Amino acid sequence: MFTLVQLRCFVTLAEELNFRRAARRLNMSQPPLSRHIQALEHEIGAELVARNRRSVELTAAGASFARLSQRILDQAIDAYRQTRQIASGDAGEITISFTALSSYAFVPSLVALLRKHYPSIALTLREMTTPQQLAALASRQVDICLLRPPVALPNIRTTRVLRERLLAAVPAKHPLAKRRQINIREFDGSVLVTYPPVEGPYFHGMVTGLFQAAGVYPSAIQYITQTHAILGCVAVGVGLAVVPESAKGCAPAGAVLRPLIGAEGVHVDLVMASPVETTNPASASVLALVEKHLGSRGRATAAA
Amino acid sequence: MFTLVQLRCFVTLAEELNFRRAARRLNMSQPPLSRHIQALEHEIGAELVARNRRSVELTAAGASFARLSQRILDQAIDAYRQTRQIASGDAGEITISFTALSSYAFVPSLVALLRKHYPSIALTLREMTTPQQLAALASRQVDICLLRPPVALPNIRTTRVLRERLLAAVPAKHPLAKRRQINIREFDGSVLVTYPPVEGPYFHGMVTGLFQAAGVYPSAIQYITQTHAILGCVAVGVGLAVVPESAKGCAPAGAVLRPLIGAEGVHVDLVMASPVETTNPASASVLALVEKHLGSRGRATAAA
DNA sequence: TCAATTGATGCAAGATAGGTATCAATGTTC
DNA sequence: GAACATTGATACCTATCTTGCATCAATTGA
Repeated sequence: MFTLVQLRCFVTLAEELNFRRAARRLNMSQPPLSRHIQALEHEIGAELVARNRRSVELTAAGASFARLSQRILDQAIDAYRQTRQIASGDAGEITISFTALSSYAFVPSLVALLRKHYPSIALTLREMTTPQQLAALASRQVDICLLRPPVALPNIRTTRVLRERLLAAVPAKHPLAKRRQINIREFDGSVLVTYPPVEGPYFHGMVTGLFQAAGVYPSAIQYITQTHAILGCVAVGVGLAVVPESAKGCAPAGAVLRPLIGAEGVHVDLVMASPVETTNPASASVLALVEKHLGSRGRATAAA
Repeated sequence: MFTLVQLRCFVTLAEELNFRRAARRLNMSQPPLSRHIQALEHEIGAELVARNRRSVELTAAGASFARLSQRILDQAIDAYRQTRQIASGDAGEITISFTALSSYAFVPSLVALLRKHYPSIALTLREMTTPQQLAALASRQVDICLLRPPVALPNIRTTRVLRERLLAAVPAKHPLAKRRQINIREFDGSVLVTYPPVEGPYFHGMVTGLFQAAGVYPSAIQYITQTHAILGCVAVGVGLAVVPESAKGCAPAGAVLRPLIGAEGVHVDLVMASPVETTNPASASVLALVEKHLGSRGRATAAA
C-alpha cells in the first residue's frame, strides 16, 4: 500500500507540474520526490505523470488519482482534527438519560448550557424510569443520568443538581384550591394520589414518611407512576397529591399547586450520576461544566 | 502525519480488541503492532485504546477515529483500483467529436459498441464542424474525431470507419421522384443545392468534381452548410442535391433519395482521427476496439 | 499457588528515506 | 551554433525507522 507522504508528494507535484518547485514546497530536495513518485507509480502499476525530459504533465490516470489523493489527504487531516477534539472533550457524543419530571425542571437549562459552551458535542437525550436508568448506568449505556437518589452502584459518582420543595396538588374545583397555602393536615381523610413503592421508591418513601411524621392518614391511596399522570388524576377530582415544585411545568388546568405547610424541612433532590471513570472525554467536559455552573449558582435553585 | 499502515493496524485492532489476534491478522508480530498504535496515539496526541493490562477497549476518540480510518482506507484502495482501471483503459473519460451527419451514420453504433465493451468509460460527445474538429484535435481538446478527410495535421493518425455511396436527393413532387434511380445527367439545367467550398471542402470538391467529370452543368448552385439543411431545401422544391447514403437518417418527408447513376466509382469516407500519442488510455482502448470491430466487418459498411 | 495470557520493552538486523553530488537531455540566449 | 541554464533521473552515503526475537511485568483462571 502506498503512503500518505507519497500522496502528499504527488498532489503537490500535480499542482506544480515541476519536480523542483514541488520539492521546494514540500521542504525536501528533488531526488527523494522523484523516488516517491516512482514508487507510487510502481505501486499502482501505472504511469501517473508523463515526463518529456523537459515538461511534466498528468496522464488521465494521474489526473484522476490526484483528485482522489487530495480527498484522502483532506479526510486524513479531518480525522486528525476531529479525533483531537473528541479526545479533548470539545466535541463528541454524549448520552444523557433523564426522568420524565426532570425534563421540566433541569433538562432545558442543561441543554442550553451545553449548546452555549460545547456546540460541537452531539447530545442524545433519553427518557427513562429510574430503575432503567440504574441499569443503563451500570452497563455504561449512558454517560450521565439525571435521576432521584439514592444511587447505590459501585464506581458511580453523583452530584445534586436540584433541590425542590414539595407542593400540595388539589383539584381546581376543590374548596382547598381557594387557599393560598395548604396544611398537610387537610389531607386527613382525603384520597391521596401518589407514587407506587416499587416504581417510584424515592417519592413514595418521602410522601409516606411525611404523612406518618405529621400523623395524617388519607382515607385511600391511589398509586400512579408518573407525576404528570398523578396531576391528571388530581385535575379530574380523584384526590389530592404531594408533588415536587418542578411539577408546575406539567400541571394541567384542572389542578392547582399550593405551598405545603408542615413539610418545611423536607425536600426532594435531583442528582446527576455518572461513572467515576469514563472513556468519553465529552462526558467529563459536560460534568465539569455542570458542576462549575452549579457551584456559581449555589446548586439549590429550582428551574422555572 | 500518520501512515496508512498505522491506520490499517488501528482498524484491525479496533475490530479484534486484542493485540496478538490483530497482529496475526496483519501478518506481523505483536510488538510492532503495539509500537504502531503508540506512534499513532502520540501523533494524534490522544489515547485511542484504553488498555487495562488485560482487556483493550476503544475510547470515544478511538471509536470515532476507527470509523474515519476505515473510510480513509476504503478510499485509498478505491483510488488504487480506479486508477489502475483508468490506466489500463478499462475506465476513464473520453471526448469524441463528430460532424452532424455522422451522428446518423456512425455515432449510434459507436456508442452501442462502447457501452457493450467498456461500460465504465464515461463518454462525452461533442458536435462540431470539420474546421472546429481540426482545431480541437490539434490542441488535444478531444480524444477522437469523426470527420471527413483529409486530415492534414502532424502526429494525427486516421482510420476510415465508413465508406458510403452518393445518392440523389429530389423533391417528392418532382417528376424524377418516380424513378427507381436517377442518372446524374438529369441534374443538367436544374438548381443544385450543395456544400459550400470553405465550410464543407470535402463534399464540395467531391460533388463539383463529379459534375465536371460527367459534363453536367446545373443552372444554379445554392450553397448550404449542413446536410439536413440541404435536404430541407430539396424538400420544399429549391432544387436537387447529391448527398451521402447516411443522409437517409435525416431526410425530411418532402425529399426522396434515389441511387445515383454515373457516380459508381465515387464514394465519401468518414474517418476517425486521433493523436498518435495520447495520455488517455481509455482513448487507446476505444480506438483499438473500433478498429478491431471494423476489421471484422470489412470497414466499409454503411450504417442504417 | 501455578500456569497461561495479556500488552510493553530491549536489542540487533534489515529496510527505508533523505541529502549531496552528478548525469544526460533539452531549451534558451547571444 | 556554441555556451549556458534547467529539467528529471541516478549513485552513494548516512540517519532513521521498522521488524522480529526474546523477555518482562501484570493479570486472570484453574
